[in-house]
Amino acid sequence: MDTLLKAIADTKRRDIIRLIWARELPAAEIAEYFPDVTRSAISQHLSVLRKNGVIHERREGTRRFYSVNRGEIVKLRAFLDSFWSDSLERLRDLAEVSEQQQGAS
Amino acid sequence: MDTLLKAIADTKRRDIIRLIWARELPAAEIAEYFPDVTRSAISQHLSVLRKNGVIHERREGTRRFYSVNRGEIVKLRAFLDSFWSDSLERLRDLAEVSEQQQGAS
DNA sequence: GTTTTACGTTAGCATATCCTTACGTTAGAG
DNA sequence: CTCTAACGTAAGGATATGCTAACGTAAAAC
Repeated sequence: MDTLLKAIADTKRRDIIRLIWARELPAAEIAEYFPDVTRSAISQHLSVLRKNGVIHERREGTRRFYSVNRGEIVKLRAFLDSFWSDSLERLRDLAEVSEQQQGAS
Repeated sequence: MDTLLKAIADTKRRDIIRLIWARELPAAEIAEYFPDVTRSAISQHLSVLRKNGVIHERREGTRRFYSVNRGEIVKLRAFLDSFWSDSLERLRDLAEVSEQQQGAS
């Protein structure tokens, strides 16, 4: 989970995700959106996203099309939601204990 | 935002957040929950969280009590929510364009 | 078969991260 | 004032990250 969160804790990688959210794109076209770095850098970012299951690769001839793996995004959202809500739940439990203590005093 | 996301992309730091979500705790007590690392390491994790506004420090004598800064967590959640929903919205927009194209053909 | 095209991969460098050990620092105890 | 408690901070090492430049590779074009 740490590596998955780290994968999206990078502006370029989040931009890549946004870019291919609605439609798949070949690597070269993705790289065009980042003129400040080389194609190699983008290829490595794509590798990080792929290894964490965030994106999917489809080969066609010499080109590789990338698209977002929505399932993994859903899993990430679920993890974060449970992270927040677990914490909130613990807070609620504590509030209940506090109420019981107030009732008992 | 990258550094804020990186701050929570670490199991120990997320555990610290959970630990002090409902109640503030002094640094020593937080460190007790992590017997595998030194107090210094925890102090540095606390520093990372504080610099990103995730936690709040209250000094009392020689002790420092830490608690979660809920406002920052809310901001983080809002950022992520808009990240997902912006992407979904773009997907919806594309679907509409697709429908129009289908209608026009 | 040779050459392009569209990629990934490797080597190597600068910087960042996470840790431990050692050294401040501040508030209170004696 | 001296000592201790509860901390942070600095130094330094191992490993990870992000990048560029150079190299490797498979598919298609010629």
